[in-house]
Amino acid sequence: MTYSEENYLKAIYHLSQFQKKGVSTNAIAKMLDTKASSVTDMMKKLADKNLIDYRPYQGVVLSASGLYAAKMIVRKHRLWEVFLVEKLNFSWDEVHDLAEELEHIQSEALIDKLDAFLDYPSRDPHGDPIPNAKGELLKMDNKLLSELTVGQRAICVGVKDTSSEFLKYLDKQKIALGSDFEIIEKESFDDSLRIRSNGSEITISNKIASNLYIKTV
Amino acid sequence: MTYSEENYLKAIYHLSQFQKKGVSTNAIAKMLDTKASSVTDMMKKLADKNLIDYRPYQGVVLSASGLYAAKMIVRKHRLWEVFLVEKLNFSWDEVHDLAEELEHIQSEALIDKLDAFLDYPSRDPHGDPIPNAKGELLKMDNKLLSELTVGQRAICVGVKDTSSEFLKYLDKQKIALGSDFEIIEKESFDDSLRIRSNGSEITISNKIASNLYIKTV
DNA sequence: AAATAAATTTAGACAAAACTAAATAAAATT
DNA sequence: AATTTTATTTAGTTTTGTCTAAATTTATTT
Repeated sequence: MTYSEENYLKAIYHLSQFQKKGVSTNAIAKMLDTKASSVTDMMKKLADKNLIDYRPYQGVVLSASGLYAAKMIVRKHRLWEVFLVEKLNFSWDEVHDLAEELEHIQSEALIDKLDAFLDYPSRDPHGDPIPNAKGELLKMDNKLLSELTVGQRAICVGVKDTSSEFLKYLDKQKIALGSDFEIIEKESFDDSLRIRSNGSEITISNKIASNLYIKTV
Repeated sequence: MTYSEENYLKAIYHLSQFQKKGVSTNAIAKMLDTKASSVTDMMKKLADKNLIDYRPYQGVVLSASGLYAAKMIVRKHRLWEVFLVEKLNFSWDEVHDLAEELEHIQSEALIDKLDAFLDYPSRDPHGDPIPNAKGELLKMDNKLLSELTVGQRAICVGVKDTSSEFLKYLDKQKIALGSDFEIIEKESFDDSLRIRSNGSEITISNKIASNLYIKTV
């Protein structure tokens, strides 16, 4: 499997999470920053390899083998992210592009040994679940901080937006995985929140709160 | 720099060690298992980028920037080998092909952090020197076990042949980096050697002895 | 239901890196 | 020195993944 084929599979996998129907050509093109015609070409190739189920004009769905392959790429990506943060001391906003390269290294033995070296982590540095060698992964509730009401308490378990910009903002606000939140006040005008986070009170916009996954306590 | 360009640079670098003159097209083709015509094409490209000094029919020499680039690839290759052996518990005969892939990951920050994580090793698992971030590396004596005379003692500091076959043979004979040798007897008929290695006496062929780098004690 | 807009596919072209086959240069032999 | 052999380069082709522009299908309006 080529570098490019892997990127397409991964894109289809990620886009599939948000919708039940087939993934559209344009959605894939947008995610991979390429042209729709290039996507069509690749869909034919992936369909020939039975990695996807493709019907012209109707979008695309991963086959069983395509889904497994996609999960293995995600597994590699997230394990490398853990390695970069835990062992090499990169910060969580620096690892995405590097993992994007490392995920294409072809070796099951390597990734399984890396998994063991990292002590079989179940989540990456952004809280996303890491598929195991069989392709199984924790199902996330995906409950957002913005969905809570005044008085509720929760713990931060993940971030939806993993852009460097957002992650650096969180660092500045001392928000990290494991931080505990309590909703003090909700401003109905703009849905901004007054929260207690790790003991101190701060105000965050709805956009911020809509990108923080939490588990209620 | 592409994956392919890096492989050509590395091949030229390694072939340059054995000869003073320019490296021949055929030698590169043989090392990379490709055709001479493909090599010629790539030589033009590398020359355009000022990575090599190329004159048709006269062979090729690395430029200053080409030499540095080649050393950085070798640095990456050898640091990854150390990581695979020391941290992930691969054996020394399994790491070459994997490092061959990992060496192409593009990030100075990554390799410098990996270097620190490994505590700045000066040699890889086969005893080859690892260039530092500036491109400096230990110069090897390259003295072979086969060059010693009866009675001399030495320590194994490296292997010339790094094939899985040879390394597994050494494992079987309990020979590793750091093993101490003493020449007991030399058979003039076939130049085979009777040696004491780590306390026990064994017989090795000249071919074996010609692939073991040593430091006399 | 027809017309328009949007999404998608097809057709044809290009760059990178490889190849084969033919041409040319350098080296080795006679 | 002429001839043969070997090494190298050139010319033209292929594959992969991309592109643009045109054609076609599906969705949306009127």
